[in-house]
Amino acid sequence: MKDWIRTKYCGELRKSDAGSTVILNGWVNRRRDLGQLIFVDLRDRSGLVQVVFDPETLGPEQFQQAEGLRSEYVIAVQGQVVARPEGQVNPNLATGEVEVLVSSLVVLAEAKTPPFPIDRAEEVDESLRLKYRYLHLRSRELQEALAMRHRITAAVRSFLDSQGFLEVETPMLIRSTPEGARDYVVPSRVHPGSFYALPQSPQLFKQLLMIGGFDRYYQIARCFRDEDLRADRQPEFTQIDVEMSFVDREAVMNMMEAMILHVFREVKGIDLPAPIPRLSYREAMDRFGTDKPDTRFGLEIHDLTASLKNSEFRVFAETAAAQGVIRGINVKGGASFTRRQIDRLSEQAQAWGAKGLIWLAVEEGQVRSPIAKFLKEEEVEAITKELAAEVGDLVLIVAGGYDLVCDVLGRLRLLLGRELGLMDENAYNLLWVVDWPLLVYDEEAGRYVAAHHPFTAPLDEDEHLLETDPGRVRAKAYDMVLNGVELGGGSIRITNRRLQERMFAALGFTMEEARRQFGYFLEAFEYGAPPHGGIAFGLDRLVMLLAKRQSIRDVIAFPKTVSASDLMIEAPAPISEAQLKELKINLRN
RNA sequence: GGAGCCGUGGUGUAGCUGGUUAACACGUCGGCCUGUCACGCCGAAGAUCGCGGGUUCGAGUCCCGUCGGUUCCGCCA
Repeated sequence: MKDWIRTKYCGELRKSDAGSTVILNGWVNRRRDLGQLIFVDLRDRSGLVQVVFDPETLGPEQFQQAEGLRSEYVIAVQGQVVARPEGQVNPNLATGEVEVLVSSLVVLAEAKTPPFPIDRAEEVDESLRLKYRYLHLRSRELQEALAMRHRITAAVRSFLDSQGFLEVETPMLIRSTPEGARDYVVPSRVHPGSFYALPQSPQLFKQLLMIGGFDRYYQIARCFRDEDLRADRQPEFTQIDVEMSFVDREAVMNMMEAMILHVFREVKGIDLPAPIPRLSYREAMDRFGTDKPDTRFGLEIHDLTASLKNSEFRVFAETAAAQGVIRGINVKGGASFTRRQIDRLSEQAQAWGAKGLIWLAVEEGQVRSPIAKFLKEEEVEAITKELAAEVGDLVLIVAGGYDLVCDVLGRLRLLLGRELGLMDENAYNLLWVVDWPLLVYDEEAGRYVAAHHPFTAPLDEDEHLLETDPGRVRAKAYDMVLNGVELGGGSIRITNRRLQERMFAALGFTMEEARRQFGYFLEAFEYGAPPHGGIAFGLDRLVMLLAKRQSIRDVIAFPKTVSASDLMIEAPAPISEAQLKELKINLRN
């Protein structure tokens, strides 16, 4: 066979192709050698098809070559597509109604026996899969996940292009800034002792692009953060980064809402309901105990402080007196939990910082609870009424400071929702969380720090509180949440010079310090900055959710381990003495 | 920085209260086989039990340390 270039993908062949002659290229997925007849499942990125080697159609010489085929050999075959005989259709294969009767074989590359079977790679130890990532990439799981990643970015690009956004690249070698995450750092050879930082996000550059008149910008941007990893956090990750000029909060949110709905339509074929529901930060905390609620299930938090503030149960009375809150959730049907199960929940709540977990099992005509004897009848009634608790339900109550109670009940809610199977795995619940606090008090630093970043604008109606009660100022910020995962967040930026100064003052920066850190940036605002705002989405997380994977490692072609190593290329690695010398770097012992 | 889980032929696992020959399946190699599709049948090779130390007459098994992977908390927008 002179010409071995493919005419068809393996996985495309259907009954309608029967009779045609094709050339296929691919890997030997599996070989079944019956002696005078050999079957091979041939694999390329589109899928599998069975090819048949028969000495009568192939000739003895080529058949002998076929006998030598092994797993992962790269071959080209020419042959006729034939419908499979009656009773030999394989319903587990998309191409199962046909097979290719090979008339000519070319071995394009032999292969060592792979360290793990490609079609069962998911069962293999992850460190081995990462070392041989290029083999794992051949698996259907990764092929599909990365194809979906491509379709998502393609949908994003086509949508933003249609709306007049320009994709602009920003530098990777930038200046380290003290706020935010730890920077990855790159030494400069030309400037010994000086270092670049890799960007945590293109934040400042996209704002400068607005000042530069680009009006609508986006970038599928790589970002770097030198912090400890998680299943949904890699040291380098990708953001869909967007910024718009001459807009208010509504305009940005509406545009981004349309973009995400477009992605769902294009990639998943799902028309999600518009508009995306909105929740204030405060309401999210009150009802779900978190700033990124999973709204696929109920189990909402209810406040009981007013009903229980005069309780004989000392914990309640003291909590209320100390400006704390008493809140609870109703676990439907939870009264049947064993004592052991309840104790486990209680231990978990305490591990999260709660002083204790109070429970009430609602039974016919009474409640069973360790604190039953302290509760007056009207108090029990108030609890069951507020939580709509019925016979068979279990009420869980936490008392303490507002933040702690929200946090503990929010986590309990998620734990129970997961364990009781309350989440619809096929649902996609999008949500905007708005009206974030502008500033949060950092105990460690002894000052307020920016909840989002120092260039986020306050709500107009809260601006006057910036000096008197900074903790109460809300921001023109918004986060998009999908099934309890933060997909992205952004804000309208400060473009007023005087307001920016007040913001820095609230953060405890003198104008001198601010100028030293962000001088070029502040100066830019003196040359006519349009009102602007934007957002950044975590692309890896979005793909992870749409592809239904447990980790963003499964949607990144070459991911790093939890200790930020690449097991395939063995990075990071020491550099040579000569390189160090050139950089004028001495290593400390 | 802290806590949990995992590490046994190439792969996935078993290995009891410590006991002398480390078991099974898949894969690999050789042989047979013309309708298999996780092909089948027969045979064979293949393991310093992650690494180091300790306890013990004796350690895959118990203890300590360490390395790697992973999950979570801290950290991270």
